[in-house]
Amino acid sequence: MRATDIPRVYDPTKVEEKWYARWLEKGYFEARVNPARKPYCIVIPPPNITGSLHLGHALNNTVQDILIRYRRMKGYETLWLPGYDHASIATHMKIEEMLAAEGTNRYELGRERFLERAWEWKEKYGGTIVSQLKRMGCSCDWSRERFTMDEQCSRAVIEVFVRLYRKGLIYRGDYITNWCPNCRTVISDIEVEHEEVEGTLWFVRYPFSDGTGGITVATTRPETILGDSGVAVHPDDERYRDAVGRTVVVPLVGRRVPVVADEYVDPSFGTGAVKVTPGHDPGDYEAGRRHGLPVIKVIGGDGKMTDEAGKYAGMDRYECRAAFAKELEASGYIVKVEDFVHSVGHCYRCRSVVEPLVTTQWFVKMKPLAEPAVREVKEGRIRFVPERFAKVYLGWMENIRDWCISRQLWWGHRIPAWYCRDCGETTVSATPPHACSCGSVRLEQDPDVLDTWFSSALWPFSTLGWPEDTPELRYFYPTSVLVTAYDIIFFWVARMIFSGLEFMGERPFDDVLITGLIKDSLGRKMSKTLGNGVDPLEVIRDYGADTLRFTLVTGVTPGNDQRWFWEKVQGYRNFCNKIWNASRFVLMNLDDTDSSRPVGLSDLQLEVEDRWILSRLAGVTEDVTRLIEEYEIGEAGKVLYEFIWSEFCDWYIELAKLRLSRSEGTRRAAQVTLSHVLEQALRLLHPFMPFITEEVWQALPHDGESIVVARWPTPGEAVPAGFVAPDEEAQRVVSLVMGVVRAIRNLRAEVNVPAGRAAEVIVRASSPEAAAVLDGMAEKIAGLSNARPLRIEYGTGRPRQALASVVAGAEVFLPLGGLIDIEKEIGRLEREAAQARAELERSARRLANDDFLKKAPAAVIEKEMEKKRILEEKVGVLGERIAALRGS
RNA sequence: GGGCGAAUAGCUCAGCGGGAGAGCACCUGCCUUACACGCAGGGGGCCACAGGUUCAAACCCUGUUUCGCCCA
Repeated sequence: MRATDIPRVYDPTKVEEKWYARWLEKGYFEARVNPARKPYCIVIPPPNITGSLHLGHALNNTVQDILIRYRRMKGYETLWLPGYDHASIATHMKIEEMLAAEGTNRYELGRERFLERAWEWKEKYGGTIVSQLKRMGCSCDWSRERFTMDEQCSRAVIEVFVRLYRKGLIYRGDYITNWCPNCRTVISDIEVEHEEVEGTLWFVRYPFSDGTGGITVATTRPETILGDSGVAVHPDDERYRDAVGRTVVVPLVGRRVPVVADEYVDPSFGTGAVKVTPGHDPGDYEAGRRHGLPVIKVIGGDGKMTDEAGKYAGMDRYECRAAFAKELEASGYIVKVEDFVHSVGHCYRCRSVVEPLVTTQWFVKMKPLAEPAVREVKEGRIRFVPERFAKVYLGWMENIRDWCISRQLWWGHRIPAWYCRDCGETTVSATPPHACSCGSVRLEQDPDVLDTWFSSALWPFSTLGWPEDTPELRYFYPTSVLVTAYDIIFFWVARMIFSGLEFMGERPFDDVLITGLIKDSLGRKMSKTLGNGVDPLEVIRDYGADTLRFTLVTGVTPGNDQRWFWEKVQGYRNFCNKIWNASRFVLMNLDDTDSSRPVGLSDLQLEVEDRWILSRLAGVTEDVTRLIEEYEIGEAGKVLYEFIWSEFCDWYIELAKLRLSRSEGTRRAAQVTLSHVLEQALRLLHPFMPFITEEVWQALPHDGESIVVARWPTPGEAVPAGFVAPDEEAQRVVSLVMGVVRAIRNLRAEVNVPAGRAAEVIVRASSPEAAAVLDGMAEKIAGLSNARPLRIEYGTGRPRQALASVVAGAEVFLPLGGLIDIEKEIGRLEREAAQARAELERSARRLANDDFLKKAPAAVIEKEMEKKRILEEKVGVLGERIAALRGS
């Protein structure tokens, strides 16, 4: 980057790839076990290999990269461990889709060939994800890349399964589970999404078997009547007191079933009596067990009716519902039919309606694992940010149910259980057993695989080498923070916590930072079906990664959703361009000798605005550091945006321009301050915008070989000897100058004096001190407002034919010869005076309040008094001015 | 049914006990050699509603309304 030929518009495509390649080459992202430094570690939430990254990933990974880059600059040994997830169900289904397109299926292909195809897929998409993360600038240690199904992680999975089994925390059994007929597998409770749908409520009469009347029950699923093994009512329900213990006949089926009393019945629903179908409803399953009612399976895993359904066998469950209802109607069993809105469970993967089915599955017994996981958060060893998400976590963990972990799929970690064909014994072992304890060698491994989340639950330690006791594990575990969206607190965060506690004996991370979701501009979730998703790579291509990153993390608070607006993207693209051009300006105005090392500020004759910007820089450094520490990343970004654009560009650079063509001393001080402030601001901005900051930083005088490994700024860094921030005097002077300059610009705009035309201005100071300050700054005030000639006066009379404005410390006059419209000017001043009087009154009333004076802190009272003094002055001066104009 | 969040300028959102803010949009001037992806100036708000606490409330407490999310 050479000052003379820097383009006027920043082009990120030219610089981003170049720097990323350099960083990799230099190995800046590679972490070592280094006891001399404090570790800082983040494990990436492993993206699914099913596809490419979306904006949610972009947000999540930008936040992690900011935290990592910040700590790296602070001198921590930072490890950001990358990797991806095999996503059992999702990938499995992608492969099946692929096979279907080829006119075949997994059964024809066989397990081995199917898995080969899946691994091919993984190679392809794992690579895509890596390249996307790199494009975003993520500073992951790629030498430690992991995959949930690589050898290391798989070993951890099997080890955990075996240990939990031996501890009695994993068991196998027949239970009612959530079956997805489309995915052809069972899914866990949290993988079921409940959704309100409009349905029908059928009221069906069940005659007593003795022919003396009957009971009417309400159901939304008449096809399950085929599997009824009872009718239930609430024990306290007077209406059915006599019915309990009697027998009814299941309509059309003819089966005789008992009427039982059970607390689980809601007397206010329907007729207060319900049918009991233990085979196809979780509540009925439990009730059935309490009352010894048999499980009758009438719906199969394919969503079709079984042989138990008699003549309906083979019919689709919904067709059967319609057909059976019709037949009930025809036979006179239907009492009435109502429209009914109720909650129906859907598979979170494919949206199919989940069918509760009794199947044989593997489960993790959760209670013993959940207890320590609850304590860890309650006692503050793990902190959620924002805090409210701890309640979400605890609510779930405290009411946890056993976790169904087996899946009827092929892609995943195969369950390490073998069944003996001779004695039926189950052998669970990390390595394939040679023989059963009965001596038989006719062993068969369970065909199922484990829930994907079973392996991601181990991610914070399986990636660091567990079950081996590795140096990495000892050094980096527990990891520092986990960054994720709130939608996987149950799926993932909770499970990592209890797994970490169980197997490492220690929490997996100190903090959990929860981010919100990215919605479209209408506030809708982005989805493939809506087609409203935005591809991060497209944004990077058109605007650059720095812009994408800044857009995602600015203007939002942790845990809150945000909407995507292209206007916002453009705004931050403009910010990049602003940085670029400010840098261009600084570089164009440095001397050739400045090209490498920074020059100290101590020997220079700093002027008041130099001290002001240094003072502000110290304040910003402190604020940004604190905000990042508090995970207030959006606020930190905003502070930098404002500092760079408003204070540095709009005021400091404009002031500096006035000095760059002047004598050596003042020019030199301005040059060095410009360079110094920009360099430090770039370091503060680097975690947010890694590319542009490196590009500019390299061209500026700097220490070190890359901004990536440069020191994080401190508020007192490199200030001249004796300088103490905040420099209140400098801040006072500059704010007086700003007030006067704004007043002059304001008056000029009032009468449409173009910025290019010089106009006479008189500034009348309100005190000798202010006069002295303004005198000293006169040239700069004139330069910023094109006020020529500019007279600074004190104690003299006021010009008549002039527009006036009152600011704290001075009156500003714009003489207009005979051109002034007196009436208009009086009107303008009166409006201003009225406003000032109203504010003054409020202030005076407050200061007249004894309670305020007694109870408010001294600083607040002092501030209020100062405010009142300024307002009094303003009201007085405006009054005099108005009177003078009236008299003239 | 239970829990959580949101309600602030036309739009999107910060602020969460002591002067109502930003970006975009809008209006008026400017191609002032860093930047028109820009500069300067300006208009625009009973901070959802009703109570309460406090010297002081957009901010804390209680209730209400609307919207969104999670759990059952």
